[in-house]
Order: sequence, then C-alpha cells, then structure tokens
Amino acid sequence: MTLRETSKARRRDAILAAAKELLTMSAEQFSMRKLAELADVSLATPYNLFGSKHAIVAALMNADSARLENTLDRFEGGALGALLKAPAYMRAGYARQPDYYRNIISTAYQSGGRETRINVGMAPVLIWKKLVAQAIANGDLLPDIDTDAFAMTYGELTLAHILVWAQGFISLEAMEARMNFGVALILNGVATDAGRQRLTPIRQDAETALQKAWATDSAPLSSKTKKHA
Amino acid sequence: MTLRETSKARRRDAILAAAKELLTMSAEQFSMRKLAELADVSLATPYNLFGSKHAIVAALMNADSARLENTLDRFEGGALGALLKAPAYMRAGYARQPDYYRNIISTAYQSGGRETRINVGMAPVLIWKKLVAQAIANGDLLPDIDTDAFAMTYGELTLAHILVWAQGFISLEAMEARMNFGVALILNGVATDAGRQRLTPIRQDAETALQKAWATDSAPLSSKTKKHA
DNA sequence: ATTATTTTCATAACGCGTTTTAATTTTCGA
DNA sequence: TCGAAAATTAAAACGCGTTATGAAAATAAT
Repeated sequence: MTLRETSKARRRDAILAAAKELLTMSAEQFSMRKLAELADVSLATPYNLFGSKHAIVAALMNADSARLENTLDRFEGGALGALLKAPAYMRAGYARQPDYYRNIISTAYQSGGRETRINVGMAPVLIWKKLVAQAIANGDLLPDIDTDAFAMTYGELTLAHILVWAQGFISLEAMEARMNFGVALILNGVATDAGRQRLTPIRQDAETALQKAWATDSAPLSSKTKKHA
Repeated sequence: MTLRETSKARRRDAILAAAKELLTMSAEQFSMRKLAELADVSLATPYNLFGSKHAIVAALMNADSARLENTLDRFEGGALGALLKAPAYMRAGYARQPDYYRNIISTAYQSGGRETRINVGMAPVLIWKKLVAQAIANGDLLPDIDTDAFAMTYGELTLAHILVWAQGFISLEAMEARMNFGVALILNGVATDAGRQRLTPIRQDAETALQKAWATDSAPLSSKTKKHA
C-alpha cells in the first residue's frame, strides 16, 4: 500500500470513527460540518472519500450486517433455530449500544431511504434465504415454499419492527416480541408437523410478551388490549 | 362559519391542492417555496396553517386512509375476503394516480418518518384489527389469536411493500404479489380448515406472480430465481 | 532536487425546511 | 365607522447536505 493509500485509509477511519462518536451522542448532532471538525478534516474531504452522508452511514451499517451473518451462520440450533433466534440476537446486539443503533438506523432510513434499502436492507435477505433453504433440507419447513419470496417477507417483517424501535415507539423487548410473533406466524403456515411443534410455544410467548409491552409502551393500538381465548 | 374561518379554509384548500399538483409532477419539485408560490400565499402561511411540510403530506394521506376504510368496510366477501382483497384494492387505488402516490409516500416516509408512522401508518391497523375480529367471529380464523398483534403484523407487512414500490424498486403488480404472498402466509398459520382452503391457491398464485415479476423488475435477490417443487 | 500529479483545504454558494421579525392587510366588535 | 384583534406578508436568517473553485499541501515520478 502506497503512502497515498495509507493516509487516505487513515482519513477514512477517522471519519468513520467520528461518525460513530457523533451518532452515539445524538442523531441531530450528526451533521457533516461537525463530522469534519471532529475528524479533523475539511468539509469537502468526507465527500471526496465517501460521496455522501448516507454512504458513511451505510459503511458503518455494513460492518454490523457482516457480523450478524457470521453469528447466524454458525448457530447450533439448525437453520430453523437460527430463524427463530434471530430476533433475540438482533435485540442483544442493539442492546449493547442502543443509542448508537437507534440513531444510525433512524438516520439511515430518513434521507437515504432509497439507497439504504439497496445497500443495507437487501443484505440480510440473502442470509434469510440461505437459512430457509437449509430448513427445508432439514425437514423443518415444507418443500413447496418459494425461498426468495419467503426470505423477503421475513426480512421486511423484521426490518419494519427494527424501524419502529429506532424511531422510539417501542422498547427493545417489544421489538423482539413483535418479531417473534411475526416470525412464528409466517413460519407456522409453512412448517412441517415436526417444525410446528417448536413454533407454537414461541408464538404464545410472544403474545404474552406483547401484551406486557403494550401495557407500558407509549403507542398501543387502543386503550384496552383484549385477548380472545 | 365566520369570514375569517372561511378565508382560512380557502387558503388551506389552495395549499393542499397546490401540494397535490406539485406531488403529481415530482417529489423533488415539492418544496415549501414552490408550494407557497403555486398556492399564491407567502412562505409563512403554510406554516401558520399546517405547522410543517410533513403535516401537509399527512393531511393529504389521511383522506385516502378514510377512503380505504370505507371500501373495505362494505366488502361483500366477508372479513377474511376483505383481508385477502386489500392488496388488490391498494394496487388499484395507486394505479389510478401512480406518480402522485409514489411521490407522496416516498416524501412522507423520508423527513417526517416518525410523525408519519403515528398519523398515517397507525390508522389502517385499526381497520385490520376490526376485520380480524370479524373473521374470527365468522369462523374463518382461529379464536386464539391476539388481534392487536396480528393486525400490527398485517399492517407492517403491507406497509413495507408499499414503501418498496414507492421507492421505485418494484412494479405495482409485484407489490400486490408480495402483499398477497405475505398475507396468505400469516393468515395460513392461524386459519381454520375452512379458511385455509381459500388461502392456499392465493399463495400459490402470488408465488407465480412473484416469479414473473422477478424476471422483469430491477432488484431481484439473485440472478436466478429457483422454485423448490 | 525538481517537476508533475494527486489530494486536501478554505471558502463561498445553492436550495432546502423552518423560524423570526416587523410591517401590512384583513376581519371583527363596538 | 373606528379602533382592536388576528392573520398574512415580505424579508432576513439559521443550519442542513451538497457542489464548485482556486490555492495550498502532500505525494509520486524523474
């Protein structure tokens, strides 16, 4: 690596580190001018090296996406287990640095909504697709599923709840509960008898967790939450 | 109604009409300064009457939300039929003025993402909840569902696909196919035997429609779409 | 060491959403 | 009709993301 490339890489790292620092504090404080000041570069440099603010956010998020894939790839509970445990893993990851993740996710899906959906939102879908195919091979899901369509549904469903959390409407616990409910719901329809036995208790647990969350969270659907028994 | 209220209402209507006109042309052209010019008011007036740009967008969207509720409420196929036909109704509505809806939806979920989710995204969930409760009463869905959780999942799922369409990734046909697939998926897991017989063909039709759409749309998951038969 | 090339820098500028200020116009009540 | 109250206006300003410009600096090649 030549000297030019080295110093360029050093600037890139400084900018990403500064972005992470600003995003840990506040999403509103994360402006390009403050970023340049904190990274000790001029305002033009981040644009030279990354192109846009959204590209900087995407660069930060891609690292997390790769880490999630690694974690789920070597999951011991099999592919269906990974699909079922993914919400818990996401929650645990976000819980480690909640402010940072909340700020970066809400930032990513505002101004750069379109590009973010390409660069960030699509990557996990490939993970889900692989897991669905494996679950079929393991005999936990029925073989007549379109893996593309199912993986997309899984991805959209989880992403939607992540966004609701990042925008401050629900707690991390409620996010996981909503994910678990949705995941159990879509898997239940296409599971084999063997797989369905693992799903039903998860859905019921998610329902009780949801009802608990609705009692405390800020945005319930209505004043009273009733269960049809 | 006093004269003051009348002229105030006239200004409000002029602003909303101008906003609709601008949004029919282009989302980028929809700026507050151009809006004020087209509505023949000063730049400050829209802020006096609505408060923010997002509030103007929300006001336009609320009208559509009410119209959708009216349509689904008097649907002849029963509650389950309404839940199944809602994607087709949404597609038909958007197809009538695709540019306008694409621009207003993508605009709404950018800068005003958070408030939009309260004012616009939550309203349909109440519709779904009512339909789910009716479907249970009709014996098409199992009675042990948490209607709140299910309605929320239904709403997030459909909204996600609307956003993907509004951002220009897929066609309206693909949007409906994705919705149908997801709706059939989540309903299948909680349907009675009677209800499930209506669902399976819908899901299979959605799958073939999806595969057709993936062949033409711009953002497939991978180069080859394979079906596990 | 000198020249040529690449990169960064400082700075101004653009349009954006939004707020503020003071002046002006419109409407209402007496 | 006159004065008070309310709403609209014009204009400037703020910070934002982004782009452009020419000078300065750093690096590469000779």
